[in-house]
Amino acid sequence: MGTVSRVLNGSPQVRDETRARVLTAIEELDYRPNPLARGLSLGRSHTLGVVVPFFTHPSAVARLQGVVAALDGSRYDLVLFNVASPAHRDEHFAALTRRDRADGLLVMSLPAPAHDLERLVTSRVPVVLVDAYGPGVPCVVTDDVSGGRLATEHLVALGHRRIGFIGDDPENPFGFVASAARQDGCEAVLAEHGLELDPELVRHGPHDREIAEQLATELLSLPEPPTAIFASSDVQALGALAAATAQGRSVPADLSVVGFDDIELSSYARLTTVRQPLFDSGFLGASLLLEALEGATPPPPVVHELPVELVERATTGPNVTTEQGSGRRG
Amino acid sequence: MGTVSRVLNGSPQVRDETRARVLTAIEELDYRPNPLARGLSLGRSHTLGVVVPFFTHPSAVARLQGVVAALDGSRYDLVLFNVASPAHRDEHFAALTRRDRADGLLVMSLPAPAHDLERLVTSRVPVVLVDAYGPGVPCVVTDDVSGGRLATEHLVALGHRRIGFIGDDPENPFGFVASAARQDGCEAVLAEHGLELDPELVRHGPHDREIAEQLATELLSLPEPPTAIFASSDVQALGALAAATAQGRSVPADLSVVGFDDIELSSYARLTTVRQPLFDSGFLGASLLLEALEGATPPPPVVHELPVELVERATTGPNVTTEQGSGRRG
DNA sequence: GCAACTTGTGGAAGCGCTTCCACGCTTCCT
DNA sequence: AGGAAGCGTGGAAGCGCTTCCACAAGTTGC
Repeated sequence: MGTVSRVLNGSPQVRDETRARVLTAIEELDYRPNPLARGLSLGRSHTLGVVVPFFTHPSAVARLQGVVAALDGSRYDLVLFNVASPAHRDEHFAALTRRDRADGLLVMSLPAPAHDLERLVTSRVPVVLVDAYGPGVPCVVTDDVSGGRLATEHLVALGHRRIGFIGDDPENPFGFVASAARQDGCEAVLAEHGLELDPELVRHGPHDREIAEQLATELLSLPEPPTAIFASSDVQALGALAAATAQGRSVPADLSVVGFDDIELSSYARLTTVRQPLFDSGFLGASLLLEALEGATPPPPVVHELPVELVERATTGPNVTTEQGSGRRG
Repeated sequence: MGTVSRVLNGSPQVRDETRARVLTAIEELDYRPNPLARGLSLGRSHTLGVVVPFFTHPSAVARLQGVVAALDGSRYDLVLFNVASPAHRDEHFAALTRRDRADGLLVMSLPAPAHDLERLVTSRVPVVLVDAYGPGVPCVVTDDVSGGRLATEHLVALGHRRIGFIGDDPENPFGFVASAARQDGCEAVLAEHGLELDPELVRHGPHDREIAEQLATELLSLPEPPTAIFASSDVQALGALAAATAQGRSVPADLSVVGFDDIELSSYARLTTVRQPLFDSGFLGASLLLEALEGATPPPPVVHELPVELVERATTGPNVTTEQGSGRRG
């Protein structure tokens, strides 16, 4: 058994003839090592855990595809942990914050509680965050503030002054902050143009298309409706688009809409949006994790920022309304 | 250790007081059993393998979400095996056709080689096929022939006589047969109306949007182009739609398009399509597998057929062209 | 009040690997 | 030719669980 193991693991301490004998025996018996036994003995499971809100965020799917691609040639299996609620999340973290469950952990689109992060670091479980920040661990993120700026600058350049914002609830149960950052970027640009985000034009709600549609309907029903809406995600932008259609407004003539993410749907909807490299974020995150696992050294807690880019499609256009808005011309 | 194990596994052979003592000790030490050791001892890994062409088919993502949902409350982890090529597939099967790698296997949207299926059955690894047929194993499928009929009947009822078909290559490397079955349904309905599928109007190619767009362009460039196109998947239908747009044809006035699947994209594209319950198929497949695992009896090789349904949206309309086509009026 | 049970507990074996250790064989130096 | 050194191999321990077995204690029946 010892020799067989040496052959399988490519130890040089084996005579060529013996190696050949073992290999033919393996072939004949169609022998395959039991990965569980191997893992138990080695103290590692050759498994990578991915914690991801697989349902709630369509962008998570695109990131996950990047992860899968990165893991492809590696000898690690991907174990998928879906998170549908914070309780769910905590359950998974409780199970995963030990080295014996997964060799490494990738947390996607989900702010991990600091407490769990600490446990992971002390348990020496390498962890990488994708689309989330966490102290002491490497993160792959996009600059949401810049993205918010990009979208807003585009709208302002088109002459829009009265801009609405639809985003996630700042008090959302998972503690997502991307939406708030995008709003910050939006407000910063407006301020630079001597404008401000009218609080009445800001609506928050759970990350959901129908809810966004409802929020957009509210905005459009205002006495002084916005001429443009910046939604903090494509999902929400699509909801806004649906609201406009339902109200008989044509886009972009009556209303401009910008989203964020550039999910696959968006190119069909011809949605102008801020693209973030979703696939690449998953790919990079998984690669960092693999690197840390190979090197047996904890991954350096670097924040990798991926570029954002405005993708101009058909849902934004010049402001042709005659309103003077609430702000002065920049 | 023996007693601790009994407590953890809920054996009744433990005095209440002892149980309490063990439980407080567990709490104090923050003890968690090592799943690898447990698996090795028990001979099972508490893991479900899902083999799926995660990239190539967007419908696979929807099915996968059903699987994840079904597994949610269970004590099984989901290990994702992405398949990008037949070699990939064989590699995974070679590894997975043993009980020690995964307790059960779900194969999605992928005809499994009969040889591998046999090995799985003899290795007593429960396996369920979703969106694929295989001898001797349970399958969750949709009736593709009926679906093809549905789509075609719709077009015929709208007065279309010259109908084009875009589908997968019958010789595709994975051996997908759904597309061919849909084509069969199409041809059957046409025959019933005294029509036939003009071989010139049938185009096959790899399952890809760009390629479908090109095939559709070919069809539309014909001297006698079709007035309607039935694409064997939404992905391909969307390609056809793009081709029509590129050629300046308006849909459905100049061309009707029907797809198949009803992926999320399709509602945005306002695509008329044949809906198959993607999420449900994954859910059912995973449920069957779990049942078989609990019962420790191999899953009965039943074919579960899920219903298809025509979803009429905005890409199909009455045939208003004046052509007399190649067939007679039904 | 002692045999024959029942109930609960600790200890040991075993799951299938890896790895360390010890031993036998070869080789080379003296 | 005899001993030191080195290479290759088989055997055993150990990874952390489960489960079987044996045994101590508590319970019933005569």
